[in-house]
Amino acid sequence: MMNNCEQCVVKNKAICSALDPDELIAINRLSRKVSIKAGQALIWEGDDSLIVANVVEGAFKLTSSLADGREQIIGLLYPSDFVGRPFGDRNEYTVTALADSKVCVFSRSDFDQFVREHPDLEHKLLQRTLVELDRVRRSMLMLGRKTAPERVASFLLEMSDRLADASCSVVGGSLQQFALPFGRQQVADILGLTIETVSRQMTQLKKNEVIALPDHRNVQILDANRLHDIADAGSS
Amino acid sequence: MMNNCEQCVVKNKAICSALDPDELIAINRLSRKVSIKAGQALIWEGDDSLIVANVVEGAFKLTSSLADGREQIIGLLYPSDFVGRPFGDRNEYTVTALADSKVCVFSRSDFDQFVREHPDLEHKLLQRTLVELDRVRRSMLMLGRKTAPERVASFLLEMSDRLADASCSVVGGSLQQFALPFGRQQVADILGLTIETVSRQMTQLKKNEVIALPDHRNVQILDANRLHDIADAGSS
DNA sequence: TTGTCGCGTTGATCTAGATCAATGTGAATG
DNA sequence: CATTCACATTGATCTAGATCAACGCGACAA
Repeated sequence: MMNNCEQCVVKNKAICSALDPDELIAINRLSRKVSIKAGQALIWEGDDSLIVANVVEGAFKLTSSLADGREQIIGLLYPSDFVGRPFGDRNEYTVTALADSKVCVFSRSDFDQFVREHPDLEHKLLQRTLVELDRVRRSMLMLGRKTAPERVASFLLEMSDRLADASCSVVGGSLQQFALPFGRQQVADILGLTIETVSRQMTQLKKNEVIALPDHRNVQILDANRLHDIADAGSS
Repeated sequence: MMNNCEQCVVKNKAICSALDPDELIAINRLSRKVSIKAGQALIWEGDDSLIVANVVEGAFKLTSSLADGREQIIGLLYPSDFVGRPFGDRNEYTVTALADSKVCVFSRSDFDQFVREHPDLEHKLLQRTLVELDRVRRSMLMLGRKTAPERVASFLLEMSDRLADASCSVVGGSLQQFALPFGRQQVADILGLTIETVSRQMTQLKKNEVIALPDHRNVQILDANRLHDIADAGSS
């Protein structure tokens, strides 16, 4: 199962971009490309940390659950994102594909060693981890202190930042359209709400003409300023 | 203002432990020891990231706030912990001393450069950041999905892990005592609850003889198993 | 065309936790 | 030892969001 970093679609965005051609060949030998079907798990909460990976294609959710099934999504991963827990022996959360996906997998021990031998790669990894930490801390403010309307508005804005479809957005205007890569239950699990509350908030925003919903997966932001106001103070 | 890493009380626990004597002398030149009074801020949310530091003594809270004053504590820092945002130009949160404290401060640009030249140091920093990320993600599950009794129980257990006073804990038994480094409002800001709810949950636990409260700051865990049960399922 | 299956929405009610309002309590001060 | 001030507790309500329960609706199969 030979794959080729040279041709990798994420080679310029993933942490591998820290490597020169020789090093790419070396890391190439440690990796294998794996396809994962939507709904399939790549890593399970509580398992030993045996693999790490780069997301090449698709999308993943990172979740943690309580004994009775309550679930919280604690992260989302897109192409070029890094998955797994290097330099640690336990995975503290489950990683599941949201769509049919491809990842570039390494054994954790191989990867750890390779990283220690390549400081530039380790630096990239550190930078990513720091960015992720900032993002996660922002979610803590949301989960701990924001109201339902504030949560939904913040969520839509963050999604539009990450997913804004260039072909549909009007440059200089506030019109933006994007497709959520998941259904209402997952949105609820990201926001720490129930599916019903998410649904009600969405229809409320639609009624107020802040957003339009061509269908359940697609969102069009009609009034980004308003959405920002709601996200930061809930002044509906 | 000469300080001396050789004599530093946290030199074996802080990231500096990655350095050999020569390197310690070098980093010594970049640092200065600063005292901070309880309640004083070291870093402000939104400010440019100009400094980073190691906590030498005391305790800090890391907070993020909404326009109307709602506040969420998104981290706690103790001696040997690292503070600030290296390799980034903006602080996303405020760092405030909870008690009179001492930190070992570096200019961020000096620190960034020094780290890049010392991969072992960068590795230590990465490890700390990964551990912190795991911890923060655990809080997300708590903030998004746990009930008030579950939150308070988890909090007390986490605190006993971090602060258990060896001189008061009975080896092999479940009796543990520790002093919270902050008041009820701060506990509420950690748990995403109100001060009243925290208070009610604490007295409930006291009534059920799961904990004892010698005074407002001190907690004694009488039945750790029970506390674990409550933390994971709220089966009160 | 008629199920039916998986979602999402909508409505009616319930409740955990917030809010509002006193009432302790203990350490510091004159 | 009274006074005050900053917290913490306790009690009485209120409400945002959960829960319970239909209902809608498009996709897909028979």
